[in-house]
Amino acid sequence: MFRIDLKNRKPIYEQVVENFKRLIISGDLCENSRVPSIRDMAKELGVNPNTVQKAYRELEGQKYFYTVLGQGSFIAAPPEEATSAEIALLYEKLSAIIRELIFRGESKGEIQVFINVLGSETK
Amino acid sequence: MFRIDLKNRKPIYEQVVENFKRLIISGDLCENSRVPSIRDMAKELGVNPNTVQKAYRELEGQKYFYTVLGQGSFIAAPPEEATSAEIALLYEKLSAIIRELIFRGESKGEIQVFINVLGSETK
Amino acid sequence: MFRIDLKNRKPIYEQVVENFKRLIISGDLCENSRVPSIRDMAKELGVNPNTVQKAYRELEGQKYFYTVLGQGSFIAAPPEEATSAEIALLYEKLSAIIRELIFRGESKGEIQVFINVLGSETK
Amino acid sequence: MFRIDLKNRKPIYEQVVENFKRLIISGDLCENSRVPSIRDMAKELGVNPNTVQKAYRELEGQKYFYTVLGQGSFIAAPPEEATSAEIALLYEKLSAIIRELIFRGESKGEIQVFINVLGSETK
DNA sequence: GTGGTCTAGACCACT
DNA sequence: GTGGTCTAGACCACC
Repeated sequence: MFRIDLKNRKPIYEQVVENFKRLIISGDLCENSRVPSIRDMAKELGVNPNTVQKAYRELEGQKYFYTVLGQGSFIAAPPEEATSAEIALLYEKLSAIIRELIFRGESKGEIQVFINVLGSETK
Repeated sequence: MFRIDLKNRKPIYEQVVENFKRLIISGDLCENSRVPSIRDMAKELGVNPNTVQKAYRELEGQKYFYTVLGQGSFIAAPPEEATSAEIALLYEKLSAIIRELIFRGESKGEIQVFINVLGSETK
Repeated sequence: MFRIDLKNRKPIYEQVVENFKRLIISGDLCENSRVPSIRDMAKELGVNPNTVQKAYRELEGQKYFYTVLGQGSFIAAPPEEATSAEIALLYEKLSAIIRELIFRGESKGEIQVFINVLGSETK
Repeated sequence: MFRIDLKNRKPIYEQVVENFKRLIISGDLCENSRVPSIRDMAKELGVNPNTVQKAYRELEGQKYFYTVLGQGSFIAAPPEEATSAEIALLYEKLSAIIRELIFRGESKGEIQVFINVLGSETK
């Protein structure tokens, strides 16, 4: 289930990154399984190989992928301990979105329920 | 409390937009109060007036500001009814961040607690 | 029934002009009746006298008002014969709006009905 | 058929917007066809690229264009459902013009005929 | 190649 | 005074 929207303002390589993150976190892509080669991926998505390469590099930088020279890229194990800076940044973004949702009329309760539902999916 | 980081990759005008959103949502800026003129804001931030204008225009488009010709820009009233598309987009972003937080080792419980604390602040 | 919206991007003086046009065409303001002085009008609308002055000058230019020095401004008689250039310009604008309405999904029939209703009001 | 009048009081970028709207609504520009790049358009019209960019951005905001990063801008599909606010605004403008035409001596009948002729063209 | 951001500075319209 | 438009030209990100 790969969703790429060329018309979206979000860069394609970021969309590829997010799709992989989503599939890894949901468990659809298992640890140590091989991901398609850059060329195959590019062909399948109908985008430029350079774009896929940039996405893979990003995923490797964020420790979602690891690469074995000559063999391709693979799904990495979940990080043992994340840097607190990363976590803090994510919480920062989270609070901004929550505040905006509340400003737009959503209630804390609705948001909590939404997260619970999300959790059961990903669990 | 205005935080602009000129070295940041994020465009300056977006940073201005986010700062204003934050201050409006937190209640630090009240409905119908006047915001600094484009020129003054630009001078204070040390950026070009066009950059500030772009931010103000964006805020007006998102209904956070309204402009009275010849008089300046003002904080708008909170939206009566948000479009469901906006809410859906926010939930989409929310779920991406929650997923990443969980992948980074945070638990649903920790996140829920975080949101509860947030809620009591903004309430 | 004077409707001025300061938050609107349309210049206030234009809004004043349109309000007068509307009231004259609908017959609420009769030929040769006196309109409020610039100062009174400005006070009542809560706008700058210069703004009202600009509107009155515009209405005089378009032959909706005539001014008697020392006595004030008055509603003019409907024009005997409009210049064909003015009429052509109005039809130009009309066709642009009709095209856009049709593009937005309205039908010719709906538009015709709308105009008929309009007509019976103004008649 | 692009008509730009640099001497006109109407901003250039608005003229560009209106020209594109006209060509899209008339069907001269088809869905998903590519429009000239900002730079090319600017060169052809003899104006600054920023001016064209502003026009394109406006057209994108009004859902006439969509942009693919790195590839250019394209004609969007006609809107599935227009917001009633947009329609109402157009009818508001329509009624103002009709009223003025009647004041200028045109009859409802003449206007209706004009619209009918218009309709058969665009059909 | 594409669009996006930013600057510096001029000029105009509205209040 | 206010915001709005436009130009010229630089630099960046994405594809």
